Amino acid sequence: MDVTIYEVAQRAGVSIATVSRTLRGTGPVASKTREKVLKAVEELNFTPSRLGVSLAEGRHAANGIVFPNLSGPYYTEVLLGYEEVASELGRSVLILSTTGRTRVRDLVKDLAGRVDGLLIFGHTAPDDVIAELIQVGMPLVFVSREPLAGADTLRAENTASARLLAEHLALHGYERFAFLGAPLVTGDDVDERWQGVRSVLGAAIEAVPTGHYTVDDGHQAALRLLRSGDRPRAIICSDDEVALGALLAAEELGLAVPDDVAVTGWDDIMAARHARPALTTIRQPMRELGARAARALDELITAARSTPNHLTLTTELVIRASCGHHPQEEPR
Amino acid sequence: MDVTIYEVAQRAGVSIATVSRTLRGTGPVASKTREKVLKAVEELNFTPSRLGVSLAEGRHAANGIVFPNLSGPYYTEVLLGYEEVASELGRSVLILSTTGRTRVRDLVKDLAGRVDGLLIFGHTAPDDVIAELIQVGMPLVFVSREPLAGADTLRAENTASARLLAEHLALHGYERFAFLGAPLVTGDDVDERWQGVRSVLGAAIEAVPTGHYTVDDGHQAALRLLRSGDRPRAIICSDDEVALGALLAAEELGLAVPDDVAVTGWDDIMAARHARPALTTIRQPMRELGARAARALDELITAARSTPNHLTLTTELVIRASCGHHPQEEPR
DNA sequence: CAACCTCGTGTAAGCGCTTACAGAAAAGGA
DNA sequence: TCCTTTTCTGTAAGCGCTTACACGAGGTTG
Repeated sequence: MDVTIYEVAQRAGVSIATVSRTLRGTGPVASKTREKVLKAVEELNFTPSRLGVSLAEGRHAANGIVFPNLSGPYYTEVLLGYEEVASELGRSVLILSTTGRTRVRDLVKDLAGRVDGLLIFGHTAPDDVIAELIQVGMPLVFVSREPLAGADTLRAENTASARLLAEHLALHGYERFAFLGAPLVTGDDVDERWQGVRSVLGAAIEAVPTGHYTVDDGHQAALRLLRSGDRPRAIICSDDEVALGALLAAEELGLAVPDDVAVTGWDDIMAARHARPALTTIRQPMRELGARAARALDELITAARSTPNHLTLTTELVIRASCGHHPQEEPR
Repeated sequence: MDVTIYEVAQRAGVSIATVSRTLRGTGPVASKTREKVLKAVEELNFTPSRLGVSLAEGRHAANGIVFPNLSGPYYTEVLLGYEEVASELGRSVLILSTTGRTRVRDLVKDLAGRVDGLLIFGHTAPDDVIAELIQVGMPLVFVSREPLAGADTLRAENTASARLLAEHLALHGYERFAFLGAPLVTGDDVDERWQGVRSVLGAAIEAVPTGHYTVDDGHQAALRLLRSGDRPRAIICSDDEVALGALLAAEELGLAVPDDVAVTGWDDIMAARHARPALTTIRQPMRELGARAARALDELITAARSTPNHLTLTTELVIRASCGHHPQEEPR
């Protein structure tokens, strides 16, 4: 990464413009000249400097992504879908994890200065930074967040799936419910799930907060909940990790799942399938979220589209053992 | 991201050199001048272009990382440790996932052109590309791979831990073993684990390959293995995901774990703790691997060190239920 | 008060590339 | 043969920044 276009030009006996044209295929080059150039490139093992190219082109050929953390497969899967498509489109991906970070503002702004577009999860970036980015016209796609003017938003369906889940549980005959992992931010995925289940179960469901959406916090909160005098018959959790924590708590207290208490999750992470009892949960198309985000960003960057899109992907209810046997269904 | 240093200079009534000096704190600037400059910067909302800075400085202020995929927490955790430290050191992180990719060579070379240093997992990059990178002096750190001349290598201990695990299982009184997830590449982590267990169990253990180190492939291979006439008494798996597959297979065949067949994993991923029975496994310091890699890379990039380092971190045997009750230990 | 520092600032030369523009050479047409 | 096209190639002006170097203006010092 040391040899420059000048050395190639000199060796080939041409100007740097000709070298550039040969390599990029822009403009005409006599085949004899082309050969000379390619030979010199080969001999010197020349690779154009990304920095030089980007500066001259005025674009980074890179996308950024801002997520809280990578614990659990949700962000991971979205990230992979995103990276794969970005890569196909000739862009690199720069990552930024915000959990436990101070100076998130600066980090996001720095990242924005290195890319042509940004995927941002939920509310991981400060609102004023976002406003600023929208203002300067930085292409932005948000995932897992309520629609926002001036930028694309993309999410998996929550409310209707939550209703479906709640109705399914209600048909089991359960009467008292808890929603473990109460929403922390208005308008995010968890909030929509909560709104969905509550619209079906009404006063029969109570919101129980956890500190974070993690196994440990789910575990602690579930312990408190299940020890309390009148414990719910079913616990709908904000996501699978919290649900795994609830499973642990139940086991610890000697409660049988689903016979004493039913538990459901959300996301269908790998551990959900391997937990005992296996978790009833809602699967969302994580990979596809990432892939779509990359495509949307590409449209915005290349100015193929200028008006924001807001898209919602569908989800799937995955019924396993943890919600109990459905009275109207055949056992399997 | 539109305003340049020229506009700031003009507005402040100074030269661009002074603006640069003010912002970077290099060289002396009269406090009155500084104020004028900062005021102009503020008013114009100026942020220096990364491209311009990088080109002039001759460095990217970015690190790369090459991994196969992000399924399971191993790569994920290493990645997070890496990103956190890189970020502290003022570097961004560019990612490249190789699983399922064609043109990995080109992708790696492109990535290398965008960063000051690279973390590469195992054998995810073609050998000749690696040789080339070493040759041009690109700072490189390898994780989960045998030591390589000319670059840092970093890994968690395998052989001794594998011996420990094997000895532990032998003390259970088991006599016939299988190693599920036979090594595919000489010198990688899995190979070392295999060497370790075999050095203890000798002919009593048989290597059984899986296609990939995934739950599904582990599942399929375990089904074949457990259906065969003389099935092993204990299955040592290359990693937790394969072990989860084995657990599924056993359940499917009506075999009790650990009473009919014992199973162990490696990594201690989240699902290992939540599986039933919970998996006996080996925990490795994934986060720390990433953090150390970032620091090592920093040393190499800043030329604080020039001779390669080869480091091995220690691991921990985590005994849970899936290996069976140890005859000489108290039940817990 | 002359000689010498220091401090503060500007000038200009890069860093490695792309590309508009212009000129030269080759090719075609009358 | 001379003029018009077409094809190819070079020149040079950026892209946005850093920094070595030079220079002028006050401050010190003996």
